[in-house]
Amino acid sequence: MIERNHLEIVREVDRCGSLTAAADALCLTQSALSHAMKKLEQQLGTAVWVREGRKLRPTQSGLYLLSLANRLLPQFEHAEELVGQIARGQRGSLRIGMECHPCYQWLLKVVGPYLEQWPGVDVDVKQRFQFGGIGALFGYDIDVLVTPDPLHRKGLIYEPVFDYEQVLVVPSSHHLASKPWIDPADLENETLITYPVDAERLDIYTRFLVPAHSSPARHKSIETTDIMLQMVAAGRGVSALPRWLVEEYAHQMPITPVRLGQKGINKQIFLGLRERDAGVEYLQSFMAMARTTTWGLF
Amino acid sequence: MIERNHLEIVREVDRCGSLTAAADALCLTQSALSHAMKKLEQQLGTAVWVREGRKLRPTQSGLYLLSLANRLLPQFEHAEELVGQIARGQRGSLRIGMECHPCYQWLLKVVGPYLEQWPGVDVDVKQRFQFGGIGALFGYDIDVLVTPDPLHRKGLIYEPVFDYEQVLVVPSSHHLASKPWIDPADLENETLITYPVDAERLDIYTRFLVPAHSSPARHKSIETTDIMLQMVAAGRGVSALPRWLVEEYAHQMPITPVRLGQKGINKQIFLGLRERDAGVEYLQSFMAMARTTTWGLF
DNA sequence: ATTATTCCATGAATTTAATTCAATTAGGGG
DNA sequence: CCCCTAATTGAATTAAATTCATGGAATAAT
Repeated sequence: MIERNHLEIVREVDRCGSLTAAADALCLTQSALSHAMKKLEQQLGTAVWVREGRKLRPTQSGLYLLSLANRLLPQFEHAEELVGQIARGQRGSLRIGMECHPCYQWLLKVVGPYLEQWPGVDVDVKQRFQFGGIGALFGYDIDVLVTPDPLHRKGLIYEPVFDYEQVLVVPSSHHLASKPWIDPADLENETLITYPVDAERLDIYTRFLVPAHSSPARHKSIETTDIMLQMVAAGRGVSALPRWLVEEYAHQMPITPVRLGQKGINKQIFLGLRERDAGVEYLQSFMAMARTTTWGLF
Repeated sequence: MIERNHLEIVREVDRCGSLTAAADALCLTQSALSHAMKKLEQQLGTAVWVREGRKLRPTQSGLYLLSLANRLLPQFEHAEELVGQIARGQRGSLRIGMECHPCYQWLLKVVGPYLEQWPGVDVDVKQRFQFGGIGALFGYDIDVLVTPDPLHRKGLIYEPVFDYEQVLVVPSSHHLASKPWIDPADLENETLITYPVDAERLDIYTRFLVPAHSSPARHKSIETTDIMLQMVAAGRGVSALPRWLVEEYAHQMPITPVRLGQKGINKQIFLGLRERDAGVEYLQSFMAMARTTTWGLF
């Protein structure tokens, strides 16, 4: 009943002082405004202006509509501006899903500069998914998935962002620390510390222990990387983590990375996203920054 | 560009879960909504929903529009409700102009019950006018004028609300206090205290002293009634006020009313308003309450 | 599998609304 | 008193919204 254009008219008449001037400002004829407001007045059952000579004096209703216009119209205009930014990919929310625990450390390095470059984008990180990372992607719980396993599905796109070597972390004083590489059998007397996920998602099992039909003496799971490494440094176990991550911490604590097997476990991290979102600018930018930030890292 | 009906659609689709159901709720066809939103999406340059199977999932733009709708639509609805009340005369602002200083005391008695009966009406009182009370009425600075001088002009209506006698107030111990009435000459040794307005607007001059070519020994002006009466009670002068007002204060302080001249000065107070507003319910009601409140007063 | 069913999109036809045009009234200034 | 400007009004026109009829695609039912 009260439409946006009515508010525009009321505001413009107040600004310009006359219907004619307001009509010019709105690129309409004066007659159009007159008709439009007459109709509104009939619907409301009250005049918006009293005609005094050739001046329009706002009635109480008119004054109220004017205040409404000054309150609501800016919100419409702001909304259009904002939606325009969303449309151009300059604004939005970037929910990042992580299927790779240690990658969190890497992510922190990417997010900082990214937030600076994209002030209109809100970043959030999720690490637990009811139906797996891919389910979260399809379910629009996340927008980007950081994963070592690019399970291809129709409608999804993956892009590799960096390679790294998964190594064993041992205390510097440990007898394995000096070996050029270790065998599966070397772990049979050790305590293995991992993140609390299924063994089939841990490369140390799937690509190292299981093929050799070997297994560690004990197995502990710890949520956070920092504590995990503190435990290793304290000689309470060994763990498998990316080499770059271990090297970063090696400055602060007595830990040493050792190659897993003669050739090492080489891994690749991928970013996955919905095909539909491939054109979104701030997502593309995130992919790009993820790659370039990584260049200098290893 | 973003119109009210777009917001209605977005909100209703969110409520109902589908275009079809929303169309029913809005008494439109599903096709109408589809066309309307398609056009909006083209203008915005972004989808509002992504079509997944036969479900509509709101995009980021869609979610934003939904929040906008939930914010703005209630304001539209509230505005219509409010303007409806204004149209029915149930709401508005009642600005009362006073051209009769002591009437302020009377007005306070009227306003209290009035505010209770008309919770939608805001009352304000103005006592100073650049172009006189009538100018203020014509200039929409006030809506009602309380005045003893009903200057008739085209477009204005006056209605008498009460009669009263203007009397001289003297200290109870004053030698004039015991006279049945006083002559103009009696004031020639007195200090006369009045409100700070032109003498031609003071009845004690125009209807009492001037016709008798008399004048008081001194003249002081004081803004407020209370102080004025305190001064009189303290023997610092005499003043002219409505009898009812004096009688009211006589309980608290040693003052006495005395008739001015043998016949007394009898006055009438009128309420004036614009002819155009004569039909406004809350104004009519104010006139009515002004009369009835007054009945019990004298 | 096959068939209904449901929901949305689309294009053309239609209805409704908005806008303009042209004529009229009326106030304010010279 | 006349002219200029501003608003109203009704009819004509233009534009927009809505419906109708149809088709496609996904889900549910048989």
